[in-house]
Amino acid sequence: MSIGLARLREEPDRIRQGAIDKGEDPSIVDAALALDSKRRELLGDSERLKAERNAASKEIGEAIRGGAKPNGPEVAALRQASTDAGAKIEKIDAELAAAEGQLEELMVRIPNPADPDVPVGDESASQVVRTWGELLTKEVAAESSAGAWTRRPHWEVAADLKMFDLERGAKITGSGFPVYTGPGSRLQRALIDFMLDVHTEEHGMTEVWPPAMVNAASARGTGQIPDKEDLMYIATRDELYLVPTAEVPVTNLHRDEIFEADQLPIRYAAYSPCFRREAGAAGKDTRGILRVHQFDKVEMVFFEKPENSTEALEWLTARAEVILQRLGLAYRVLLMATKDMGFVQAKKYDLEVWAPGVERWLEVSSCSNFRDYQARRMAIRYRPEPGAKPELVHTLNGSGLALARTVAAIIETYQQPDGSMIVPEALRPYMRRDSIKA
RNA sequence: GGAGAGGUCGCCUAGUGGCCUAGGGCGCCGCACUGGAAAUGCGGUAUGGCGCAAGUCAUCGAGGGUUCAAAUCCCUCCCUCUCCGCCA
Repeated sequence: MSIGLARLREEPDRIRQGAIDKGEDPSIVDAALALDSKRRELLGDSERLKAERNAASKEIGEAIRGGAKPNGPEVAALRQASTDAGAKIEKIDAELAAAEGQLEELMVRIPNPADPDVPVGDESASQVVRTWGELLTKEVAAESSAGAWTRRPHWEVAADLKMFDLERGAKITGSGFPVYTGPGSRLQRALIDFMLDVHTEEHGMTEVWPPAMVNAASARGTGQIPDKEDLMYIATRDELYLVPTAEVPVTNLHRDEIFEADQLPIRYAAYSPCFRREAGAAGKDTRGILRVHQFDKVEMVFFEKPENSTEALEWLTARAEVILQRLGLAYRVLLMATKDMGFVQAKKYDLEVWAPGVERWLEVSSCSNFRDYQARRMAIRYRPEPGAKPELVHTLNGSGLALARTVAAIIETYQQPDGSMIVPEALRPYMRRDSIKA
């Protein structure tokens, strides 16, 4: 149950429209509504019979204690009543289970409606809300005497500087599993360290280092199964899944928990390797490290009071931007349109960094507010007041940032005409050098 | 991986087929007592579903089974602890 039956009954129109806006089938909403009323009817019947059976069983106990013979006629009559009720219950419960199963199937196919301020439409309706930094184009007049020079794609620069080894990665594992070497390896370490330091020391987030594998319950919690199983590598023998993002283990940290109001917000920053099968898209983005099966990422995961989540998304997005700004990388922020944002998000910003070598925008972060959609599936709640009835929290997450493409952008942005590379100032304390030379 | 012991209400614990509608203690909340407090006493303190409500149903690690009736008996699985093995 993701949208919630209560909400489905209260505002079916909004949910129906939400489905239409996201390009999903709105008739599921009405089918679910019908199934829900059938379910409630069966539930009522079942419970009435169970109450009867419980009462009869109780009377048997009382009669026996009161001195009646366990096999006497009085007890036998009561026993019969209980057995009869039991038979009916079995039948109704089977119907009920079927209805509930079907309903659940429908419910998970109803998308989270987008926030009102999200543009309706496909990719072309997504909006660039802001751009930061100087866009270096391929032909740049050198500041120095070197004259005009052409920026190369990151894989050429990296090959000269021996920063990663794609061929050997393919040999030992497969294509899309880069091996970072020498200064490239050090750059990975430096970036992870830098990002976590900024998020914890300056942004007040709590650092988490989660497992890279999760069980089926966790994969279900954040919705990777049953919908996106193709995304993940699965260790079938042990029924474990390699995480496609730290969002999965970190959000599941609080599955089935109830917070007190003063515990919120809870804001985590977590490093993890990310594993993605992403089968298709042959020929697209395949060169270099733009599209790989394993990459590293620092992810931010927030648990917020509902009234704060709108603001929290803006803050979260800005925290990811801080990293790009400190690294001196030009980027833009996109507000994703309804059909471009995904099934479970209520609102989503993508951060795209400018890569001057390949002359393209690269997605390095995706920041989303899920409102209570994820929290419902995982039963993550809080008490608005001490002793009050628990309510669902709002969850948000965003990359801060994904490494491979950020590395590509750094290499392409900081490359020099002589083939060397300057280390971004923010990373120098971590890299312990100012430049990388062949 | 092997052997053993366990998993009960926020925490500790009782509970070995029907008086469990899960008892007691701690903690917490309210009230009383007090100048105020401590101590004491009284009451209340899980989650979810259905219902306008009264209420009712489900949940004692999870799932199945036996029974008129399961926290309690049986089966499978998960987790924790102790010891052994293996291992960075």
